[in-house]
Amino acid sequence: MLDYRFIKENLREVKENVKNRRVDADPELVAELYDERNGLIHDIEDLRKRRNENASGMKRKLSSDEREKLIEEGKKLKTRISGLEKELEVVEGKLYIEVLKIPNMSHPDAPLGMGEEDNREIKHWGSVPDFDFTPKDHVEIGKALDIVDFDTATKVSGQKFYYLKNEGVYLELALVRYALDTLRDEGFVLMITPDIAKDDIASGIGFNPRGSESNIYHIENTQVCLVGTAEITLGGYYANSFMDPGSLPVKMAGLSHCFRKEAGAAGQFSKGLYRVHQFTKVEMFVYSHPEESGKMHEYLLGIEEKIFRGLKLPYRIVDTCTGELGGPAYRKYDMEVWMPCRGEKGGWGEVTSASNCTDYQARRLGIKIKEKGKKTFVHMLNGTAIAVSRAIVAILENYQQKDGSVRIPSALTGYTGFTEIQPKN
RNA sequence: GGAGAGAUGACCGAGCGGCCGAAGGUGCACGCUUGGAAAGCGUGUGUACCCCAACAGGGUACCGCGGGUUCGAAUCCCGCUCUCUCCGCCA
Repeated sequence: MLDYRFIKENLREVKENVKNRRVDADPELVAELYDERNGLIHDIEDLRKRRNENASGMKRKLSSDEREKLIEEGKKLKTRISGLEKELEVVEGKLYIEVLKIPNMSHPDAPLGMGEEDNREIKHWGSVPDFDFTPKDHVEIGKALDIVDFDTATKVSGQKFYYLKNEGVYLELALVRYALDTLRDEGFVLMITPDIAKDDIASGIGFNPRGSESNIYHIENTQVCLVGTAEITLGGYYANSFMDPGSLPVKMAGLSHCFRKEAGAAGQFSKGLYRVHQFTKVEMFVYSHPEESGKMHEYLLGIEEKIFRGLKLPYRIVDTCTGELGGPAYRKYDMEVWMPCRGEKGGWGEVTSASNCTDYQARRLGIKIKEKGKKTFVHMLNGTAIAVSRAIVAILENYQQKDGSVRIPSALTGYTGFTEIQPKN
């Protein structure tokens, strides 16, 4: 969330940003509710002050007349206070709902735009494979190699679930190990995180755990949800605490399952493993000093590039346009890998993203540092190291061979124990 | 899941319904002292929000969380959560 006062004092910029972000939010309403709230707080505090004075007037010995008068006065104050308190509660409730709709501000260099086509490519690496045969898509390959089973998963769990089988299992584990080892070498603290988180942590990160438009599964009759990403549990790690400024940056890598409802997402671009309800991911998370977050953002992107260069998969990086940034990100880089069977003649498919959320999440979660007596919110960043299901899409499609087999990227063979996967009969 | 014990500031630990934002101690910061250090002495040391140009000043709230009783609650009553111990179950 943004700071109330910031919204009020920068109303024009915030409104402009809301428009650029393609978000349904009303900064003006926030400013009005904020004023209303402050007025009520002012009145309440004034009355409470009088209540306290009235009460302390009864500490000494009094005639029963005086006593009676003070009690009467106290009762009146009590009624008025509780009336205003109820009003305040209503106003604060509305204010909170409204402020949460307001997205983070945007980096001045983030491209203005409404949709994917407005993302700006800032670099690319590798070359798109040139097949001397007609490449098959990963669904077909997975079936032929007997390493992915969608049909049975649909029967057992529903659409957009899958079983990984045989070498597919090792492929997932290899990707996970590869990512974790890379991050360990970068000084990240490795973690396996809970797959369930409390609603208020999830919403602090910027995920709405309830409601029809929510992308995450809420568990009925509880106040918890299945995590959509380890970003939630890693970002909640220091919730409501002060961090030691000397300890920053804190770099964490979290391995978790990710659960997403993906309601309504369908079509050729989300077929197979590309868009599923459950996948495994290694997530990077950084708590940064506010002055360093821009640098840390580049650093996270650098690691993502390193991981995919290691896999020798051709990719491009896009600077995500304002309309695609979502709520918490100040700036976001997406990494897209070439997927030969995406669309008619292949296309770029998102495999990772790195976001600098500045203090947007930290404010809601209450994560601060104290420096020279001044309190500020930390900056929080996240980036994907490996989203396993999408990495598998990319590997299967890019590393397929004419005979139907799939080679394993050399960076992974030490973990898989095999160098290629042959079709089964 | 069952039984019991507890929850107070960075930490330990007092606290009779009004004199408690909270004794005392430890720690920490600054100063004095010292050739330097330790000890000693002195001063200070929470968070959130509101007013305000203000990290100056003023105000309100906060003693696990939420309600209630009362003119007045850290103190009384109710509910919840969490922690610890024991039992059960269990990968």
